Amino acid sequence: MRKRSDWSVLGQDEVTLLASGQSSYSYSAGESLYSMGEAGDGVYCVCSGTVAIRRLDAEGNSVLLQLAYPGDSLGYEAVLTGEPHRCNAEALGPANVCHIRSQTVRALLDKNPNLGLQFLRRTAASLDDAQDKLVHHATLSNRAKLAHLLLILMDRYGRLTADGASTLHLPVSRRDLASMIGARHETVSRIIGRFETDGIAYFSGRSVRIPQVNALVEEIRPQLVG
Amino acid sequence: MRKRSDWSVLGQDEVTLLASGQSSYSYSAGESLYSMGEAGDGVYCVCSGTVAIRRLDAEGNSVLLQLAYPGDSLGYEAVLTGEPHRCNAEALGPANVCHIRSQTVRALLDKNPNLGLQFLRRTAASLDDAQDKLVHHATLSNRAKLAHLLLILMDRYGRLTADGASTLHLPVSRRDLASMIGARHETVSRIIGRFETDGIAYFSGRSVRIPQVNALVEEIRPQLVG
DNA sequence: CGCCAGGTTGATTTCGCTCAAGCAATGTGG
DNA sequence: CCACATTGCTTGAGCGAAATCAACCTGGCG
Repeated sequence: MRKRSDWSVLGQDEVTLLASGQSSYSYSAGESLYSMGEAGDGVYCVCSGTVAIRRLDAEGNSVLLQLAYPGDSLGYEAVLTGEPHRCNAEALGPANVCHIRSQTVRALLDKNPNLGLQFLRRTAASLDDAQDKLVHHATLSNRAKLAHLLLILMDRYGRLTADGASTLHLPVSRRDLASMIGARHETVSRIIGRFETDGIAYFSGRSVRIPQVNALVEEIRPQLVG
Repeated sequence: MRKRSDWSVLGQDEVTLLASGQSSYSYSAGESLYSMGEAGDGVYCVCSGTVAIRRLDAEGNSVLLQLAYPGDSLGYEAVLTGEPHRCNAEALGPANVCHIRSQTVRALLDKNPNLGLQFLRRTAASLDDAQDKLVHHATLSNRAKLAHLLLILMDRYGRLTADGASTLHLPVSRRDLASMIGARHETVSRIIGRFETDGIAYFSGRSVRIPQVNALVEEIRPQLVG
């Protein structure tokens, strides 16, 4: 597992140090790893399951910013800056998560600069992702954004069926889908209804059937006449 | 100048190395530092002026993602990952910018791990900023987003006048303002008109007069009845 | 002078939000 | 086991915000 994460840059003795300073926890659906405002007590590394990174605004609206998967490290910003966590982290289903204490993280960063560079690459990728979302929020309709989100979720949760169609089991609720594209959940319901009447995607609970993936791709392009 | 930037963590001999691998350039308004798709050829450090970081989508819409000020370092993601630049960087006015070649950057990162951690802290701050923008885009009206943007710009460009009001010289065009809040430029024009009839802010070209800053803060809170 | 980019304004339409009701699945306490 | 709340989702009606399309204005600038 460690091989496929940011910690793969560590040498043998550093792994020993890591092992001595980590503990492993099991979370069940809905359990919180940490919350906004808390002080960082270490880095969380997802071993299995999916973790949702959420932020709340002043009025209590929750926005799902990111999904974290096995291999992802969470919460190191707070360790690095000494600032409290800016997001909530919550297990979406049963999940195994390792916890490495701040002290150990700092020792490892000190011993092996490559770990810091690895975190930097990871953070830069997250920034790139967030900026892409900003561009989409600024230019796409809700319908196009939902289509785009489905395509992204397909990469991880999609399965190709025998007849050439695709199926998808959504990891999140409709409300979360809505917050991910910056829309109300009623609006998401309506768009889903229109996707079904247009034959683009069929929803049943959290299961989605997409006859032709290409039809979703077409949805993203803004309404061109040609 | 170096003292107030990410490079302040360097030691004496590293500064010498830095000096040997850098060159200084002057840009005038509208000139490009680098463009999307180009390979990273080093890190750019803003010495004076303001640099706009933009991203274009597939249809050519430009979104202004970030403003970079003296002390900010740009373009290190591309150096670090080997990927091409994901954004355009363009001087908004006359600007002095230092350029440190990739080779030198890598040597410095190798010599002094603190430089990498500094970049990491900087990138984490950018990510936090981008995520805040995502939350705002998801929950606020265009009017509230424009009010919020004006408050942010006041921090850097605002001046307090004798009568307790504030003035502000906008560094960007109306179109850019619009792209920053994810709206059309016509919409920004109309909101500006409403701000004026409501006595909240008065615009003349790129000059803005804000009688009471607090009125702008009120705009951000969503429409509560109480 | 004509041209053009940047900005404003108007008319109209569309999209998405709000408020509200209703429904199915799930849970809880008596 | 049933009455009853609760939660997540869907659907409808009406409205308001913002996009679109278009005209027009202004200040540079070749």
